[in-house]
Amino acid sequence: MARPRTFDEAQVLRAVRDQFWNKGYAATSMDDLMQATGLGKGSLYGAFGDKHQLFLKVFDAYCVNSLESVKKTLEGPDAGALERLRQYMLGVATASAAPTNRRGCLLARGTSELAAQDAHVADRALETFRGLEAAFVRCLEQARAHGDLAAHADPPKLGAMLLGLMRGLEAVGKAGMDEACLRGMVETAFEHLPVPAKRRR
Amino acid sequence: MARPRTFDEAQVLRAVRDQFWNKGYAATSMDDLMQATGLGKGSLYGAFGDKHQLFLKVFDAYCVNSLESVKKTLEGPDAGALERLRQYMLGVATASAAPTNRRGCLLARGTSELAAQDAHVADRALETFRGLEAAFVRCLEQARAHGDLAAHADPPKLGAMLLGLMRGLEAVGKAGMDEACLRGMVETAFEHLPVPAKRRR
DNA sequence: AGAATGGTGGACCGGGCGGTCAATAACTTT
DNA sequence: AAAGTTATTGACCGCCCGGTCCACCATTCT
Repeated sequence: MARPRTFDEAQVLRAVRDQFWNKGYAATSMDDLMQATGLGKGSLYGAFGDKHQLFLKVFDAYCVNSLESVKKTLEGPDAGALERLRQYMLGVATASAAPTNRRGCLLARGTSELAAQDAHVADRALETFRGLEAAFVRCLEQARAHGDLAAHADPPKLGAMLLGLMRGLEAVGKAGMDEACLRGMVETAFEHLPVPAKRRR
Repeated sequence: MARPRTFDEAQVLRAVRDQFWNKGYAATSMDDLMQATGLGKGSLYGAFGDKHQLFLKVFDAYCVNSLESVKKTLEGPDAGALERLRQYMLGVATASAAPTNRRGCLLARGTSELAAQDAHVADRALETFRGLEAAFVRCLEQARAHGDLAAHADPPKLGAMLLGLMRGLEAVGKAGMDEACLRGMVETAFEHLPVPAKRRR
């Protein structure tokens, strides 16, 4: 009954996301977005609304995808739970330090730039952090059940602490701190987790 | 031999800093800075150069002041070193969560927004992080010497880890996470520091 | 007093900003 | 094939951006 769209919405949103990711919100112009997507201004406005709505859309999607991906990564049997979590965080350390990945994390960048002024961004970010925390806690509970963590360990507290550390990796990584340091932080944190009494060295 | 300046340079730089601090670099216009400082454009350009130089100036000053202030806070006898560090980090947690302090930390904001494109910002940020880390390590060494930390504890590693956590506090605080959570992260980290054998419970 | 020096304020500039709109194209329905 | 509907394009809008420039002013030196 009408002319169909000639672009792939998901693909366009990916291009928009990358643009915001690379340059930040305020520093990205609509012309940048036009060039990145190959679409005219009218199409962008018609399909997604203004710049701010466009940002919210890709920001939300980024948060949902990140969280889902982490959940999937950490999913698995009790046996390897602690090691999965450790490997995941080491991966974050490496990614945060990689000079190729200098853009950092869109969640961090968007929160830093907009959360103070935009409640939607703050809410979504907090929700995502809570989700990550919950995934960490689940992993730690599995680890405790399997005996990789002391019975007296407190997964909720440890999970929150590891979440804090993880966001810190991202922050110091953006300043250019080297990979060895970032991975060292993770390893130090894990070395100090409470070990079951039987295995205490 | 010429007309003297009618403004206090330090005061002007403070106003400029607050503006960048509140709105971010890209979102702050020269008009904002004129209004914040009360100076005309000519004076600003004549005294400090363009917007970017102005930012670098206040960013550098912020880094130097922050670092110095932390060093002074953590300074003291071996006896209370660990507690001083703990209290300092709890203070960061509280400050990061305070809704009044929604602007966060200029070092974090500036790094997040500009470090990827501006080597000067990245360098200065990294230098500051290293300085903070060193101050933490010094505190931990004092604590170990005094017997508040196990002899086998590794201050450099622990200091790096605590730095990571501290930057994470700032990051999750900006999303609006509550004070109790942030303080809990710090307390959890400190509860898991290696305690001297004599005092192990 | 007058010249020299440098600070001050604001008019001014070209360009890029976010956003609108009307003409046109591509499709479905009747 | 005609009518109806929506996507697309890019010209266009007013505004504000960062930055320049210059007329004017306050001070000091001679």
